[in-house]
Amino acid sequence: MMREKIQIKKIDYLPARQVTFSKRRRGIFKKAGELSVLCDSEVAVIIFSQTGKLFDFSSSRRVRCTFD
Amino acid sequence: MMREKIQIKKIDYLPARQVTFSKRRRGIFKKAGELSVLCDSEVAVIIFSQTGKLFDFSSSRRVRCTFD
DNA sequence: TCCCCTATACTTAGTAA
DNA sequence: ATTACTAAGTATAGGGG
Repeated sequence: MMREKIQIKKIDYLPARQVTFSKRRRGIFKKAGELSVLCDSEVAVIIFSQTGKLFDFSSSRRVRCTFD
Repeated sequence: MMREKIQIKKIDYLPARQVTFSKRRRGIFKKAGELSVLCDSEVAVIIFSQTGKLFDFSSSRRVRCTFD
């Protein structure tokens, strides 16, 4: 298969960018949940997609994130 | 070394918990930065450690996170 | 959009400093 | 608190449905 390591720069091809967005968003939310449990801490993540959709994760109701 | 896969539950031993907190926090911030660049989106993460210290990452000044 | 798959890149547990 | 090391666990690119 010989994937080459990816560069951290905007993915130009829209379908690929959308797929990556979906996968990595899930990955971050998972990591956030794990960190909060493992380390007994509170974690919140907010993501605003390019298309204007908002996604968020919070380990606690005490945490709030907003965009201007 | 024979590590066994870790369980996602609070790490009891404080020094180990602190080390994991430090490592995973960095990991999440890195992932957040990558996601924002790769997918041209805005991402913010806020973490409140058990000891009361606040850590945050934001890909944009438009993003704000707070704790009650 | 989401899930499945696999090979590979990446993250991290355990440890010491 | 953080970081370096390295083995092993995990996330994910690319491709298919």
